[in-house]
Amino acid sequence: MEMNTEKVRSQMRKGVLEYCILSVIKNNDAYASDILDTLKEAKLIVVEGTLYPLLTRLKNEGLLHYRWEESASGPPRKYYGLTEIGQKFLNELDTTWKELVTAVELTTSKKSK
Amino acid sequence: MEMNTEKVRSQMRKGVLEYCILSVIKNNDAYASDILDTLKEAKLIVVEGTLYPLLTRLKNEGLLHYRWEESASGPPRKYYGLTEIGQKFLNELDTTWKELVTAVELTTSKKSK
DNA sequence: CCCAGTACTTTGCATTGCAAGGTAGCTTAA
DNA sequence: TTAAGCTACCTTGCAATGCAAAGTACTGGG
Repeated sequence: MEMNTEKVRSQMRKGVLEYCILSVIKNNDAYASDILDTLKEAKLIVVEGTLYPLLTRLKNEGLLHYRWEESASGPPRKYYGLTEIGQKFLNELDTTWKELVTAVELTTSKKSK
Repeated sequence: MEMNTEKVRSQMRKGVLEYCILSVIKNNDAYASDILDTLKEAKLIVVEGTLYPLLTRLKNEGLLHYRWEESASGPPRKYYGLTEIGQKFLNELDTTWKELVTAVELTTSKKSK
């Protein structure tokens, strides 16, 4: 009987994770911590254990590529960037997201008969 | 390497399912087919196997109640309505959804440095 | 009676976010 | 050079949950 909004919030977040991650990378090639920071700024909390496997999956699907880059302080970093396919896919996700927003507005704003 | 937008669309849908279902019921008490039709209209395709267990869960959480009602043609129907708790919860979801939309806009629209 | 239609329910599977723990490179300071 | 601390990446196991598919049951028409 726990009415946990956090649970639903997390559920909603799930659906847009890939979309947001690809968007962040589109703007600038980024490594995991960059992405985590950006998402955190936007209040889209994501943790390492979620992000790393997802990046790997996106790479395996051919949407991302990466290169190793030395760091001035600490271990080397994997910088991810969008491939051409990833670019196209992201464009489709833009549409998908907008359609979802429309659909939700439609559903939630409809007045009683 | 399958670049299936449908998969992501479905993923996005997941997150807002509860929210949309509660919204539909808020407008008018409804039984499963009503809800399916409304969501289908909005292009939020959902299937029986998803909806029924979800309705049961929402009922068990105290967000919905139901009554049986005879049908003019066919078996009786379970009409669901929002409880007071469900009402309150839905209001919170309104906020949660709006916050998510803001967060996504923020993330996807940010320009490169 | 059977058949078609409607409605509700259940089972099993696959996906996936997340908590938690692990490995390893690099820097700094004793 | 060793230890501590930070950063970065990776893995494992679990829990939640949408969905396909199959099952049950009630109703009315031929």
